[in-house]
Amino acid sequence: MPRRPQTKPRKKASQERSRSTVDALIEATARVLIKDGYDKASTNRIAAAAGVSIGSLYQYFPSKEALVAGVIERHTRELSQVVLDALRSLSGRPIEIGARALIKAAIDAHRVDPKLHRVLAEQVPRVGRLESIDAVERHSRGLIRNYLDAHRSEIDVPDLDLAAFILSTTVEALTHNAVLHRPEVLADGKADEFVDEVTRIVVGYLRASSPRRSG
Amino acid sequence: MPRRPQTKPRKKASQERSRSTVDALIEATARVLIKDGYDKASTNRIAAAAGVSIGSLYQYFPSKEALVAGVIERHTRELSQVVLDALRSLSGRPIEIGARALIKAAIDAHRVDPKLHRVLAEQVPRVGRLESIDAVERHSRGLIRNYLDAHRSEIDVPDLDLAAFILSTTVEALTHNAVLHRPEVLADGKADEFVDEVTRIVVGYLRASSPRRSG
Amino acid sequence: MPRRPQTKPRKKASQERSRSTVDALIEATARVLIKDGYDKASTNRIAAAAGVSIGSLYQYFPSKEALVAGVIERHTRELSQVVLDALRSLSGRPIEIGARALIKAAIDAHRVDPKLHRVLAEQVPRVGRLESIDAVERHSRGLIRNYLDAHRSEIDVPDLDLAAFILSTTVEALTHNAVLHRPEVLADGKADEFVDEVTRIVVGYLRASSPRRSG
Amino acid sequence: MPRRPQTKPRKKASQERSRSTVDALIEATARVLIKDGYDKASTNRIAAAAGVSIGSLYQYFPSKEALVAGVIERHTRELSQVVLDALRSLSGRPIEIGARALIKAAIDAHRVDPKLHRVLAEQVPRVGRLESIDAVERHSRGLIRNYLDAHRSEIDVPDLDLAAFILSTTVEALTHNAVLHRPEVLADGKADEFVDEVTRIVVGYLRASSPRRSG
DNA sequence: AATGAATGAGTCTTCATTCAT
DNA sequence: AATGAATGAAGACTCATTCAT
Repeated sequence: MPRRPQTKPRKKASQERSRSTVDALIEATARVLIKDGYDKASTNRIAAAAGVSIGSLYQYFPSKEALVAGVIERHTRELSQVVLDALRSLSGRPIEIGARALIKAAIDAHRVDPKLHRVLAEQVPRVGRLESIDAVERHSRGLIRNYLDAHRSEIDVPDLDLAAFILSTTVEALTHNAVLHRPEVLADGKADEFVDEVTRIVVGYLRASSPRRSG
Repeated sequence: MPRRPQTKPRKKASQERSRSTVDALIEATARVLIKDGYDKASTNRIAAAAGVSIGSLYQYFPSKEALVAGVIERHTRELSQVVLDALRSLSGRPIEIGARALIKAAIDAHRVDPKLHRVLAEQVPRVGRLESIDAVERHSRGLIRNYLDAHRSEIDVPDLDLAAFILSTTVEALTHNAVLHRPEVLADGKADEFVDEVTRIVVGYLRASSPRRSG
Repeated sequence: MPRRPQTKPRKKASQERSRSTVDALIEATARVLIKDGYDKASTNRIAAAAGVSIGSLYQYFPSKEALVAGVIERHTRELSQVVLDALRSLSGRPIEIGARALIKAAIDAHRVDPKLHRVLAEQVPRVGRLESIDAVERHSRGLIRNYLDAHRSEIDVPDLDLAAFILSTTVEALTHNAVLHRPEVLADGKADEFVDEVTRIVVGYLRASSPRRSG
Repeated sequence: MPRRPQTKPRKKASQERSRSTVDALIEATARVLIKDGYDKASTNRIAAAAGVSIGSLYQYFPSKEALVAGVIERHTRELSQVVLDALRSLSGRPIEIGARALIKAAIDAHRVDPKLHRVLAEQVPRVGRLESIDAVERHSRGLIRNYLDAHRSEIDVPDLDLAAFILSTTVEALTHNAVLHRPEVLADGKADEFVDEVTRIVVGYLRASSPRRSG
């Protein structure tokens, strides 16, 4: 099994100057990833793009992977913000409404820096689970689970955790594929239909007192 | 925009000797990918693993990408065989049965060389959509669409193409995530429950005369 | 000092089939040299261009250099033919006429396959003097010397050999540079002036009872 | 048509340390060219000869061609210095003297690092005209032309530019061939005679009110 | 004779990373 | 802290040449 490189930032950016250097480096990494792709994104190029010496780069990030991890973290944070906001603001509403809002939020989330999103999704190797991503996913599933719990009377599922997993996976995959590989279903006249359908699959699943194997 | 390397095989293996060289190279590429990961899978290493000179490697494959493309193609072919077989054998059966069989097949498909599958899914950059994969996906969706068409009376969806997209995406994502990131839901005692749930989401979606936004 | 590769053809092309294979190879080498340049002219490419297997190529030529040597030899032969013909046909005429005809012939010679000529002149390394070229040059100088000898009464030079060297070098350099680097002096309206001037420098040199250092 | 590699130096040597690295690399390239010939002069070998890592080499020169271009430039500069000095110092003198001095200077110029000169002349492919060489040649011709212009009363040529081209070509070719292929004419007792003869051909050409075709 | 698969030394080049200044 | 020159392992790839068929 391949060893995974160090991805933790090297030192706390305590001072203000450092703070902005770190930001510049993350920002530059994102730009270079988009422009040149993961493979050609060398640390030297990133340093140059950030207007920072290669030496300084290594003062803050121990490796290329750490830089990319930084970008992923930032992007994931921004992105999940969108979904979590939607999720939180809906706790009281019926699942019909909740589902629809969640789906819209998921689509919106994919519109946060979509080029970067694509590069991260398609080119960045997922060796060594990124803690930050796991954390975000866990958090999202937790919120979904709580929401489902709060609406237990409206729905019919055997296992809330499993349901949260199924829902988050389904919504994420559908919006992801739509945005990245099927942009036409999100075209101006069509987007509503797509949202309808995804809402239907979600609500259908939750509501369904549909036949079970065992019954 | 990053240029993508040539991925087409270089010359047809006309003689028998070369045929086996090509096979050995693809096989070696798969093994090396699993063992060392994508980044460390150098052409020299692959050639060595295949017991073939680096020169011969380049006689048949113009680049590392071409080798990996070969592996992907082979893997996709094997994998899709499993799903397509299931799909084809079910044309007459009710959607309940059909869905359940499709899902089981999707899970099985993920068990064809799962380590290779993981590497391909997580590490291989998806620059330049692989034709072969697109083709397989298109094919699968086509079969699903035909199945839905044949069962039109049983189901209630506004757009068969969209439904096929939604179904294939959902089933693929759920089985993929289960196998790769949630193996516990496929554990001996639990697998049935998972299949039940996925069946429910699928059937619920197709059956649902659930409320639409517009009505 | 770098060792120079074998440049002699490998075996006498005694049979007819071989003869044509050899020709095809030389011809292909010339074409590839023109099209791809010396560096990219690989033996495999040449064999392919000749419609001959790489194995057969090595049956007739021991190395890439031998092929190029073959091309040079053929080209030199064709080229010198032009000059030598002119030279021979002029033995009786006065130097004015002789010089002018020689110069015109030299220009014509540079028009035998000029693209090949340029590649040979600019890209082919002159490691290991090519015997054939030396021979041709020696031959030319010999003819010039003989011509001068026959016209001794008209001219005034201290050393016929030296004069032959000076003349052949001067005429060759002027025509070569004109054709390769100064094509405008050979344009339709200008060519005569150029020939006039070169004739003048040649005749001026031979006729000159111009002052010597020693007197 | 073959593409020509980048020959411009990669980065300005700002610090002192790098300046000497660049010099060492150029110097090493020259040495390796002489010792091993153009084809065997690999970048690795050059880096080793310079006592510099291959990485540093590529920090300053993007390719082997750039290194060789650097050598050519340096050599051309040194070499032309010799001729230009002679040329400039003679502006007032009669053509007899001027010509003789120019010729001597040309011979001297060929004695600046003659082994390097030979390699550059015989082995280095002249793909992609080197700007620096063109510039030097143009400059030389310009000086000759000016000289001729200043001495217009002494000479009889129809076109000063053409005359400058003819003179520079002739003198260069004669001295070049003498030094490289006919060293015996420059032997101790003979060199004067050679210079005499070249002077005669030059002066004969300029002075000649020799017959024209049209008159 | 001809074929063409196989060879592998050797080439150019990149890039993450270090460290003296 | 910051700089940027230097490093060198390692990678992709070419090509002249051999030799079994």
